[in-house]
Amino acid sequence: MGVSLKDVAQRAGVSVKTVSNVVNDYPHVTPAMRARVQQAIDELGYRPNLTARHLRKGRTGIIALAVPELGNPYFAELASAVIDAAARHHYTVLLDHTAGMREKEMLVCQGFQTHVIDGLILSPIELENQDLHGRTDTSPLVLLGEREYDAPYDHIAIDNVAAARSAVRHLIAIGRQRIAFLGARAESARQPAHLRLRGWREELSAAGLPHDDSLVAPTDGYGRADGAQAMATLLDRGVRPDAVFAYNDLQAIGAMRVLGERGLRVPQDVAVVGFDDIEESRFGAITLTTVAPDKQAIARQAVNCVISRLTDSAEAEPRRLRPGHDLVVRESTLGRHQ
Amino acid sequence: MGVSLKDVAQRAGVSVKTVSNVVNDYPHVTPAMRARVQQAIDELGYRPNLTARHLRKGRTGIIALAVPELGNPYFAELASAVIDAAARHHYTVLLDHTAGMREKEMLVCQGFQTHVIDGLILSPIELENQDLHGRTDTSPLVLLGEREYDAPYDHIAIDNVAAARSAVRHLIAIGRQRIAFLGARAESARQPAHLRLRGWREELSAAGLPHDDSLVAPTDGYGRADGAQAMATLLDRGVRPDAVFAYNDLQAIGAMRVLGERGLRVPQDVAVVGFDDIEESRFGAITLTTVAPDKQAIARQAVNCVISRLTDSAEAEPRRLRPGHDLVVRESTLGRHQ
DNA sequence: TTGAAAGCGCTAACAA
DNA sequence: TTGTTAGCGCTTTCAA
Repeated sequence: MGVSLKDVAQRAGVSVKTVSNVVNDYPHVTPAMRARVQQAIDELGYRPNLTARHLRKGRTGIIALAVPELGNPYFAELASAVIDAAARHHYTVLLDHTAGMREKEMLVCQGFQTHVIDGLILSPIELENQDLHGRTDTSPLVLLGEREYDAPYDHIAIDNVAAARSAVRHLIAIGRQRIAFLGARAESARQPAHLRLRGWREELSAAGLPHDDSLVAPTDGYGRADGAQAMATLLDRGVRPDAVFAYNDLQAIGAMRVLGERGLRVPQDVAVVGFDDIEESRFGAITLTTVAPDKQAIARQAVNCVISRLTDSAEAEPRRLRPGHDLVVRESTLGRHQ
Repeated sequence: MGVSLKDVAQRAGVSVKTVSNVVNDYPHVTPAMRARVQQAIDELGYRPNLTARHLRKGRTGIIALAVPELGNPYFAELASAVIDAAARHHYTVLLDHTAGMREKEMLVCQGFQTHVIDGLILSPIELENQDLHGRTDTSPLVLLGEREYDAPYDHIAIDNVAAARSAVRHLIAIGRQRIAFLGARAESARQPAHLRLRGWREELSAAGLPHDDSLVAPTDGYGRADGAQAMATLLDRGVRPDAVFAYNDLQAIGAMRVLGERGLRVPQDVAVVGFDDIEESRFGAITLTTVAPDKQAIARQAVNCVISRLTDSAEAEPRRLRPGHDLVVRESTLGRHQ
């Protein structure tokens, strides 16, 4: 094994406690003693064994983040922000992905890596209420995203309905009337996209436009290919929208690809709005108008929630936080030269 | 604290060892005993404390992966593959990013989270040879990517020179003569892109074409904006290539955006080839021809390297593995209808 | 200000 | 087949 506290103590001719004091910057250590111990530490190349420390303290300083898919830039960017936010509090992040599968989501929230993670931030897709109620693990759990649960856990999500409405409002403002919604979930009993779909419906109603269900295109997944396929299906059915509001940027990008293949111009023939504001949306041949959730805020709030549950003795009520969002208008609705 | 082995033992009226045996599926336990212990476990809701197990065993089953930037889809996709590869061996991945900063890279490879990570997979950018030689941490380290070091560590990278040459060869084969290289590093003494740049040079020479240094455009970073800026700079200087080979897909995508803004058609006026084969490259208005490294193989080999160093007693020679790569030809060189 | 000793929860050697 | 016991390396009372 490696060098332990005891080895250092022996070398310096002091007790283990003294070495521990030095390592932990305990204030009441004479400079001379500190120097002597430090020398022994350096000579031996001592590194504290954090596993032992964790066992003793009952805390590891590691929090887990579970997202559906790291290949989705939204989650990659979010993960990046969470890692940074956690680092600012001296926490480390253990990252996992669930592929949006209920099984995996349950596994993760049931406390994988027992006692090695202090808390969990989970962005669920298929998880059900009952799965959450069955949770026995006692470490803090923070939920992220559009799904709503009535379980006593902190939940962080932007106002999806309002955000979706702002997107649709923008499309109406530029004169669009037949606005398709891409990305309703095809075969899921629950509807993960329900809030954005509701926003679409509400804003159309508010504008006195019908919400024609033939304009709602289901998808199986949340990727570019799913958006492309949904768009193609819609067009193949003879539906001809003058705008598309997609569940997320990836689907919007897939849809734009298909529109291009079919000779339809964006935005002249069909305007497109996405959701997430991933960096990719700022650099395509046609940049994408999109709803931009404040990812930094989401990450920060999520980490803060976990840490405050860990730190504050008071078991407060579950919190419901709403980070901000913005509509970022780009070429896919306004065209290149505006 | 939570429920411990001792509590379960007490409840079941047996010794801790017996409970431990049951928890660890030790074979020589009578079914009756197993049932009795299992019942106590269930009643108490016992979950083993992995931290304690880790301390005792000297292993945690956690390996760290440090990449420059999770916002770069190549690394996000790679991380995803590593997490899966690790999971297949019952390892968990702790993900960190270095922002390509030498300081952070040094910190990471100097053994952050001492004794809580069993090994490290690092994709360095600025790290220097001497940093590696100064490494005192004894846990296995596996290096990823283009940078070359003469330090005794496993290194996994595709044949960057050959891959770059295949890209340039393709451009020459479709009749291009003035092929720019995007993404040489501007102010770095070391040249992280040196192998791909060398491939560019070698293939041009082999074809009897001059390698005009005015066709080499430096960038500061590795993102879309950097590619866009480099392309713009090139065009502003009056340089007019008929093809661009970019260090990576992101830069290629940024370059294509600028070409479009300037009214240059891809591929008719300027053909573009990238490197990485990120998913984004398959869905743009103009899909991107690119070098596709075998990410699955890279991930698999990296995880295998770490684990075999952990497992096999024999301290073998440092390995140099070369996963495969492919040139994926798409619209940015052949056009839409081919 | 420093030392001695107990114990975090687990595994593994040894005993029974 | 099951029980006893000694640590893994650290922090932390309590005493000196």
